[in-house]
Amino acid sequence: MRIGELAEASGTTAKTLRFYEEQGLLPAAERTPAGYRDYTPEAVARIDFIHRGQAAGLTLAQVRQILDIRDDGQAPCGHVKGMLDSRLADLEKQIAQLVALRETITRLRDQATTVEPDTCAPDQVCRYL
Amino acid sequence: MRIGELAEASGTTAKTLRFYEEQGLLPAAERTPAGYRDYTPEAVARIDFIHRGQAAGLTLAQVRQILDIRDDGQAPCGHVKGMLDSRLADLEKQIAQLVALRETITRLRDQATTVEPDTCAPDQVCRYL
DNA sequence: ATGGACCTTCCAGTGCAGTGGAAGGTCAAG
DNA sequence: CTTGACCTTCCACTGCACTGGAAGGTCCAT
Repeated sequence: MRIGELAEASGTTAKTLRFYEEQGLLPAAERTPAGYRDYTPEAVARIDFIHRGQAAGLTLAQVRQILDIRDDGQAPCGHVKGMLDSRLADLEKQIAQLVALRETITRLRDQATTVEPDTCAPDQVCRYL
Repeated sequence: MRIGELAEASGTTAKTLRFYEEQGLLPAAERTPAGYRDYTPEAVARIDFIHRGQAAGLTLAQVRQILDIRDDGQAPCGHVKGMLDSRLADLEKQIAQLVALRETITRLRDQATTVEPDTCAPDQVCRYL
């Protein structure tokens, strides 16, 4: 199948697929005599895997590591578990930060709602920040 | 005060201050005869304000909008409230997404922990993703 | 007068995951 | 035979907030 079909089948764009190949996420495809990339249907599964990795919050570089291990003939389970673990730890931190930020902003916004604007000090940029 | 002193006093770098000036967050400073930027102590407060805006999750472009309004002689309260409101809405979405992602990853990781790696299907990249 | 710390401008690069567009080749339908 | 859809490569750009480095000027102490 040609790159456009594969893109359609896997819910992405031809441009992105060329980019993935360049980044080592997709092996260089066979070429037709005219130089067109010619993919086997398995390529769809590989791109789906990339999408699942991204949906799990992994970077393309991390997905690539897993793929490289698998392409090497090994089972990447340990690596995957490690990545998920560290992604989870990051996620906890990220969530905690955002929750704290939400509280800060809520407080600031509530002040901005209740205080009269014309009492602003002229030498300040804004009393709410 | 020179740019290095101001950087130190406001907890940033000279490079960043030049960048802020270029981005319109800091007014062009006075110059000494030798061409060195010469800041008044008020500059520290302005940079602190920028830092507080950033800490509230605003982009530099948003902070700049507030500063521009203030520099225009107006009280930017309404704008600030609007920005905080929309930032808050974004934040809610972001948090909800990350929490959902955390659940997904936790589930995946738990599977990766309990299932034997040697039962992996050879035609799959990884059963956990 | 020389060294080192500081300053100036300007250009380029970082990370992430693509996206846009030009210039040209290929293929099937009409 | 031409049109249009598709493909190729290559280079540059997006957004965000800086950061790095080169080449040169200034200032102060030794």
